[in-house]
Amino acid sequence: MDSVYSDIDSNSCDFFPHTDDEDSRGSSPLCQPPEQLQQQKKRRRGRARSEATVQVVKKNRRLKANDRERNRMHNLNDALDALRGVLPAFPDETKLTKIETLRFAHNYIWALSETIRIADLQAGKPGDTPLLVSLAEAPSPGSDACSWSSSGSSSSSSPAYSASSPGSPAEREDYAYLQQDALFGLRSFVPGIY
DNA sequence: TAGGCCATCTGGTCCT
DNA sequence: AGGACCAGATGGCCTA
Repeated sequence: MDSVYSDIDSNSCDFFPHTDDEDSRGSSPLCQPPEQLQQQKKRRRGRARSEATVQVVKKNRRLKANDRERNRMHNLNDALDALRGVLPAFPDETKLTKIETLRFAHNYIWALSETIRIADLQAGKPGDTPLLVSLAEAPSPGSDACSWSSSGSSSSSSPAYSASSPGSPAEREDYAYLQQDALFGLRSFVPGIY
């Protein structure tokens, strides 16, 4: 707001570089021919209008930007809702917050990968199950360039957020629950694996 | 009532 | 130039 007005103020200096005093000082109206005076008045009116126009244009631009930003955030929230939709629901059915959704999704993916890896080891024939192998060898959440803290690139490294989010989110991210649900999810989406 | 979460506004920066 | 993205500020709502 302030800057907008300050912009306008600074612009207005360009629009009105001279005060009436300056006008009368530099070249007295009495010394100017009437046509020149009228032209000057026209010019001044034109400038005044353009200042108002600039304000309106800036305001409209701001409103449009606000609208775009609102839509952008709505899209982001829609994506988060979609993510909540594919995550296992909790018995209490309390809606996950944004940060909880992201952390839970991170841990859930890790648990799924871990489950696949373990199942693959138990199967003992990695060559026969390229899907499982490729999934199991996928980098763990902590091994990429993201901020997840992890000691190594092994897919068995536990997600850092399990320990770093105290309170109810931690309970929600209980590893056993995730493992159990990961198994359920695998059975649902990859039938015939078990 | 304090604290957490959220939506919105806003200005700055980068990209096309 | 205009749009996308981002982060800070602000105010409202809800809960312990």
